[in-house]
Amino acid sequence: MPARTPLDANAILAATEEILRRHGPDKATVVDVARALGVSHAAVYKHFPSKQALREAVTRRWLDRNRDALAVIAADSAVPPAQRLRTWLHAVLAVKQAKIREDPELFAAYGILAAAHSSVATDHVADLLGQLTAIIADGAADGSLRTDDAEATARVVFNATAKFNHLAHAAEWQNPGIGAELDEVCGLLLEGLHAPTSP
Amino acid sequence: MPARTPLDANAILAATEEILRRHGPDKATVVDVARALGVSHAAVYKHFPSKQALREAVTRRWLDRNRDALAVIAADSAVPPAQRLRTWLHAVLAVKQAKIREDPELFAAYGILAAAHSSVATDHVADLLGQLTAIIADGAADGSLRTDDAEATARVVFNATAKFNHLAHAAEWQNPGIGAELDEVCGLLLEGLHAPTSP
DNA sequence: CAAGTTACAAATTTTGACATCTGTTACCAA
DNA sequence: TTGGTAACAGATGTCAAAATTTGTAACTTG
Repeated sequence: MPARTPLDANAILAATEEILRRHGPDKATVVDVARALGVSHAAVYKHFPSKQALREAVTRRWLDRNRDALAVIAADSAVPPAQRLRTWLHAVLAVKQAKIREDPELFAAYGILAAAHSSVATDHVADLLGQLTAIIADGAADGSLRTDDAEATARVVFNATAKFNHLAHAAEWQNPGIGAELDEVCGLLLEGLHAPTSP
Repeated sequence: MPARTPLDANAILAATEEILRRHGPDKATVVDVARALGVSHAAVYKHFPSKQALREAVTRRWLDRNRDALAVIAADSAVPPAQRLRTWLHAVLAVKQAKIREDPELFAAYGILAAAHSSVATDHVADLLGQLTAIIADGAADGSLRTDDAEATARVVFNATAKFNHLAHAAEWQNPGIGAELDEVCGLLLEGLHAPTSP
């Protein structure tokens, strides 16, 4: 007997996201997902090769939504690049803080994937680095930010703000002073990026 | 029957460190420590109020050795403060990399303590921040580093180099490019600290 | 009384039988 | 052939009983 709805990858992803939110990443089995969809778990395996792949797909979809929200800020040419850089870095933090509050289970699932060295995590970092590179390139173009290589500089800025974007620090993001700390780091980095060509 | 050696706090710490190295942090019980010393486990409790306190004492001793090694670099007034800052930050990373390689079990024990919000971890960070503050204050004194408040600036630099000093990133320290990344971050931070008084 | 012991309750960890889950294969229906 | 099921082996997770560990107290000895 076929399922009421024809069961496509998207329906599976939506159901998985729901289960994940409700049960948490540990207790979200593919049997549960299948049950929620009214099919046998083997049916799910027709669409995703493994539980890992399913989890990655869900997480990727969720991260892509974040990426798109941040891209709007990164591409806002109405804001001067230096200030845009600062705003964007704050937004990266704010988006993750919000996700921890709203979808702690999904956030935990992302943490597990990142720890497992999934390509989802590295791709996400690559996306963010791309946006950062674009901001810095804009700054280089209008002379407001000094850099030889926007991409290399983006990596440096990203590394220097690891405390505010790397999952490993998620626990510290609840600390009330965290925004001020990021602001101070931004300040020092922007001093460095503004500086007239070295001594 | 008294133990051969009179059993002082130091002997217990040494034995615990040995057990910790051999068995790892999870399987290092105070019964094991007592057995290694040829006494009953109750004897150990005469010297340390709890297992937690014993572990903290071991870890503190180990961290203090690191702190002292770094203090030598921080206080080396023969090296100009800017370069000293760079060298010191590299040393912080190098010391931890070496410990991971040599004493992975002890390093893991420190990680557990840090996660448990033990004062050992926060004290260690305070020690490091003190050394960093001293370097920056030296730079402010001889005019080579620009800062209003050496302590605040030290915090900013420490936050900006979290990827290279915070335990949460220990896994990334095996990456071969990590030293170069730190160097790049140092470069940008020093640009910021060198910059002539703002705009 | 200083430094240790034995003995013990409560908390924690380990163990092992049992249940569930993952991923595969053979099969069925439109 | 597409889209599903049922049945299965092996891996993984669960749960309660058993063993160990933590921490305390009353006791021993020089």
